[in-house]
Amino acid sequence: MARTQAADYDERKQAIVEQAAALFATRGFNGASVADIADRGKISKSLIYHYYESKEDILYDVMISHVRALEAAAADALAGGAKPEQKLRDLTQLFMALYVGAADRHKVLLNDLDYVPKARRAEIVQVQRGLIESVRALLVEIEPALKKREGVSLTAAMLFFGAINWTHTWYDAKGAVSPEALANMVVDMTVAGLARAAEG
Amino acid sequence: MARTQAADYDERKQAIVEQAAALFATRGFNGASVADIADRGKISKSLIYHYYESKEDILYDVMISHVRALEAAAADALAGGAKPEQKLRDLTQLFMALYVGAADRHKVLLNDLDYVPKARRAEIVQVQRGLIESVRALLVEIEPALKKREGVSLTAAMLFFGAINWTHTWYDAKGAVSPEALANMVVDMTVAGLARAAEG
DNA sequence: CCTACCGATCGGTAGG
DNA sequence: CCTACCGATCGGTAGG
Repeated sequence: MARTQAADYDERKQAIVEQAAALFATRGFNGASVADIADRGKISKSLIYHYYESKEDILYDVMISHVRALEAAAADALAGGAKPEQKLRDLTQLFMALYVGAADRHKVLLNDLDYVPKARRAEIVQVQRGLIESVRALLVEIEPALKKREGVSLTAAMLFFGAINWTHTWYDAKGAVSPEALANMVVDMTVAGLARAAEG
Repeated sequence: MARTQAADYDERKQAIVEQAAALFATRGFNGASVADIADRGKISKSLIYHYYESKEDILYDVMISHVRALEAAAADALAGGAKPEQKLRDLTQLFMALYVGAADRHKVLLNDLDYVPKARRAEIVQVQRGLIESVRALLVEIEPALKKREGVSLTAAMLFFGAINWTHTWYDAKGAVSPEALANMVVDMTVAGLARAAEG
């Protein structure tokens, strides 16, 4: 029988991305060394290079795992026969939950994308564009008057993402506003603003 | 006569922050070296250390100059007898103009605040808090029903800043939506969402 | 001839 | 306002 991969190969690799995400989130990509990641995992640097070809590869993995999870959440929210506004509420709830549950990866995605080499960065950006397009399409379903004004619907989608993406810098889930109320507030703002944009 | 400062002291210092802001914006604080800044300005590293005690000091200067400019813009918008919603529109226009005009400093403020040493970071954060409070107070003036629901008005203010602060990652002033239209769209969203939040 | 892993150290460059 | 350097640490790789 041919020798196979270690039984715990995947778990070990997952542990490395997880620890790298935490360090990149607090110190930034250039501020956290491969030695730091090794120290945190109580493993050798060489073992990290057994799993990853380069430090940039780890960064890519931190980000792609996060945007793929967001992509899956968006697909969940869009499936089924709910009304478009309800789909947007579902999507927003799921995104906010991922932003909190994967706070490190989310912060790294927002701050350190520039350090991913061009080709792999393009792949991440493409997934992000798909997420934006899903939201933009939902907004047009909610407000059909914007069907022929793509610039306006895209702008509304970007303002929506602006509002939710950076909640991680200030939002406290234990404060006066629950995560659900926050998500609904963003959707309310977006939908109400959309109606005004459709008039003007 | 005692020896005085060089006649061009301030201009030289300004040139250093400007070039540092550009490098920090594209490569991040840890990705841009002091030698890089010196090269760009065609000066020596030592001259930089004549104007600044440390690399962190340059970073602080990049940020404090930007938030002070925003503070002055907010004061301008709040002065005079316009209605609160018009004041919010004026403030948003002025902020967006500064975000575009000082795009490097703005990006650095959003990405690299963690690298400023604690004491000076607290100073920057305090100015930012003042800006947030100005907007929150305006929102309560616009929608008095939120007077006793500070959590909600603060959340609305943070979503407002989320929407405008990160326009720099995607917005193109030469595209289908003018800066004025963009600013008005954010205000429309915020005000319309505010009305819904006041109901619920 | 493979995968899994270590202690030690490489050539270069960082902030000061 | 410069050249010449420093202690330390960087990402990545050697032999075994």
